[in-house]
Parts: sequence; C-alpha cells; structure tokens
Amino acid sequence: MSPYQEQLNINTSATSVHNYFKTAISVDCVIFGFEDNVIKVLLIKCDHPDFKGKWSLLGDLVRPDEDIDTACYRILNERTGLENVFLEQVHTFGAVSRHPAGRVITTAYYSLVNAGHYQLKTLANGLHWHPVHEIATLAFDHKNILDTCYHTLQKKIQEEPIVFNLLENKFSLRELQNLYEAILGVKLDRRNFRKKLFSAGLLVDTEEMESDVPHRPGKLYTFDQQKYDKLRRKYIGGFDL
Amino acid sequence: MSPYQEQLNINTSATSVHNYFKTAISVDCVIFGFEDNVIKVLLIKCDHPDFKGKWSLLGDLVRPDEDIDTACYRILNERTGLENVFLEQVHTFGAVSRHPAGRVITTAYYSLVNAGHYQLKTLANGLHWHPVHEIATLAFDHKNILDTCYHTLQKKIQEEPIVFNLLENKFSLRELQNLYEAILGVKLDRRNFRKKLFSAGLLVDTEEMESDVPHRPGKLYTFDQQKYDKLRRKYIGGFDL
DNA sequence: GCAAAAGTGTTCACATTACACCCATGG
DNA sequence: CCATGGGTGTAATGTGAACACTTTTGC
Repeated sequence: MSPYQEQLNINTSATSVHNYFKTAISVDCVIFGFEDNVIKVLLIKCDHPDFKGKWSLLGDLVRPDEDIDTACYRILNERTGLENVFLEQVHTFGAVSRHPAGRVITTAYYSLVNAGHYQLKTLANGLHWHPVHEIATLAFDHKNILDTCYHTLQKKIQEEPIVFNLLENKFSLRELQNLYEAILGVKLDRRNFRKKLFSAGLLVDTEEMESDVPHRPGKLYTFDQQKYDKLRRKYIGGFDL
Repeated sequence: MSPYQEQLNINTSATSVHNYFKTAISVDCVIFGFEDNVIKVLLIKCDHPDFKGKWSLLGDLVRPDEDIDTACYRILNERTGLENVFLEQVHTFGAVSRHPAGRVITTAYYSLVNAGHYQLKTLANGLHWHPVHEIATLAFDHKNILDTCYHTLQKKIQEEPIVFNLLENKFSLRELQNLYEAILGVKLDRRNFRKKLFSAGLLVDTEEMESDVPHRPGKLYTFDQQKYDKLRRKYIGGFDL
C-alpha cells in the first residue's frame, strides 16, 4: 500500500485537507477579440526569468476565498474594465512541471469581448492585442492552452451563436461573415451565409446602414439575445418558464 | 489595491508559490458502464459525517508529484484494475464551499468501461454499479458533477464513436442500438440506425453470430479502431503520418 | 406454427451547396 | 462611369426521417 493510502479518498473520510498539499491553483484567461478582420488575444509581458521576453496569457492565483469562476472574472475585469462578458471554462492543465515556480495547476477559460469598443484599463506590463495566427510560442504551456481554447472556440461557434460578443452591438452581415471566416479559417458563400443566418430568425434589422464605406453601404443588424435564450430554453429544458 | 495584489500575476513574476494557498486539488471520476440495458456509474459509500449514508463518486486528492490525468488513471486502476480505458476530462468545480473539509477544487473526468467483462478489484466501501437514472442525490456536489459528465457523454457519442468502450469486443447491432438509446433516452429507427452505422464503414463483420438468444441470432461485429484513427487524423491534421 | 427479433429499400421533406446577375454608393 | 461590395433566387445534391414485409431461430 502506498504511503498516501491513509490519506486517500477525501470524499469518504473526514481527513482535514488543509496544509496537505503545496499545490497552487491558478486561472488563465484567453481573451479573444476581433480587430482588423483578424482574431486577436490579450497578452502580457512575462517576466518570469525562465521565459524572459516571452508573452503570456492573463492569469493569476485563485484566492482562498473565491470561486474559480469568480477569480477569472476578476482578472478580466482588472485588465479590461469589462463586466458581463462571455466567459467559459475550457480545460484544466495539471502536469507536474508545467510551472517552474512550483506545482501550479491552472484552469483555462476563454472570453469573447468587443476589442474595438472600449479602451484597455491599463497598458502596464505590455498588455496588448496580439493576432492569434502570429503567435508561435508563449511562456509556460500557454501556447498549448491558447490552442486548446481556440479549438474550443472554433467548435463552439458552429453550435451556438456566441460570436456576437466579439462585435459591436450593431454590425453588418459582411462583418459577421468576416468574423466567422477569420475564426474558422475558411471562405464562405455570401448568399448561403445570409440565408442561413436569416433563417435562424435571430437577427433584427435596425433600419440603419453602414456609413463611411467606399461602396454601397450594408444594413446593420443586432442579435436578438432574448429570443435566442427562449428558443434555447425550449430545446434544453422542455418547458417555457 | 487589494492585499493580494503584490502576489498576483504568477505568470509574470518569480514569486514562489509554495505554501501560498491552503487549497487542495482532487479528481473525481465518473465511471460509466452498461449493464442490463441500463447506464450505470460506479459509486462508493461516503463516510464524511456531513453526508452519512450518501453515495459519492470515486475521487482522491492529487499527489504533489503526479499529473492530474495520472491521478485519475490511478484511482480508476486502484478500484477496477482496468488499464487503457477511455478517460476524458470534463470540467473543474471550484466553488469555495463545495467541500466541508476545506477548500478543495476538483477536476471531474468521465470514463467508459465494459462493466460486464471483468470483476471489480474490491467491493470495499460499498463500491458498486448504480443505475444513473436512479440517482437522486449524492454527497458533496457530486450529483452536479455526474449530471455534467452525463450531459457531456450524451453530446460526445453523437460526435465520436466512443460507445464501443462500453461494450464487449464483439457485439450485435441490437446491443449497440440499445446502448445509444439508453444514453440518449430516445428510441431510434432500427433500419436507419443500421444504415448510418454501416455507412461509416467502421464495423467489421466477425462472421460470428449471437448464441443463447430466444429468437433469430444476429451477426456480431467489432469496431475498427485503427481505421477510425486514420480517418480522424486525415480530418484533423490534414496529413497522413 | 408461433413468438420475437434480424435483416432489407424506398420515398419524402429538408438542408446544404453551387452558382450569376443587377443595385447602390463613393470617388 | 467605374470600382466595390450589397443584395437576391434557383437548381442539384446530400442527409435524415418515416415506414412494412420477409427471414431465421428457439420453444
């Protein structure tokens, strides 16, 4: 029997778990934005000596008195000033040597924000938007985390209409299509794209038009989140509250 | 500025993280099996005083020197004796008060095993297969964890052919269909089901038949995992290694 | 010969794809 | 008037759903 055996099965014994492991837990936040028709992610300078000059994701240790979801919101808010943003847990990375400072298990989240709409709260530590496709390496295992989150994003936008979080409140169909194409890395047929989007019945014509474009302006739409939430509830829960 | 501020940003400073938080990390393993045409899950008696008489999932603290994936394999192996089983991370539950013994953040995995094929290594602590649909409550937040994993399973089997992990090596189409129906909670059309499965081209006729059935015996098939892995690589990676 | 499940094909509705022309605006 | 992208419809193809009868075995 292993030396740990007597302390095993935390769920079946009253063993105190305080002071048992010297393992820290952190969250890392992959914050996606869409700017200049390119998907970007918020990066910060990493000044850990082992990764001098590398960029890293936004992350922090989880405080003893906060939920991990809350921790992630806190980080995001501290850096961007944004609230009520799309934020979703993706995966937990727990390899023993993933962090040179010690055992740090990290839970990765991704977030979708409107990059153009607001100013970053602070540009300290080199905080900036970095094109996802121009990132070859990152500090720690952050490239791996980024790739995992990006893949999750690609899959998710084909299942649920979450891309609107990356756009202004009002947007043209062209912007929306550019966004899908940027994330998925494919070209889409414009007519079929329109048909599909409209048939979902979740776009509302604002009666406004684009301006300042060097060609025929397109209509501007908003996403009907309420209607989507209702539809969704019907599908998932079965009844209408 | 918060009192934690100076210790923030583990990814950007050389702060030692040892001894910083009194937070433990555990893994909980939702081990699914298929028996008597019903989906079951391995449960164990919970003797934490706050949940006397309740059942709980199999879980354990992660050791300081093991990856969290490894920890999960270890638990599974200790209890079932199985190796090389399907095991996948689902979600990390990190609410502050989810565990009465202290701050325990847990990462949930689900596993698919062939329940009939082998004997449980030990029946100590009331280890047993419990029908998923007869579980109303569990200790801690384990009901929530179970529901999350079950939902993930339902979604996943519609995307990837992982259900074979729950069956014997050789199986009839009827067994396979029963399994899908049990997990998804729907009735499927037998003819369409066959068409779909065969069109995927991943079932191999073993030239054997069922025996001991009180009706016309069906053919037995195996799942062509190698062929699937190749197809998958083509789709995902683009090239054939 | 009867009960019970295996095995098999066709039709229909719907969704996805491919594809080409005219229109509105800015310059 | 020209360049640029906005806006629209139709035909072909593929996919999923519905559906009934004959066959094989155990009893």
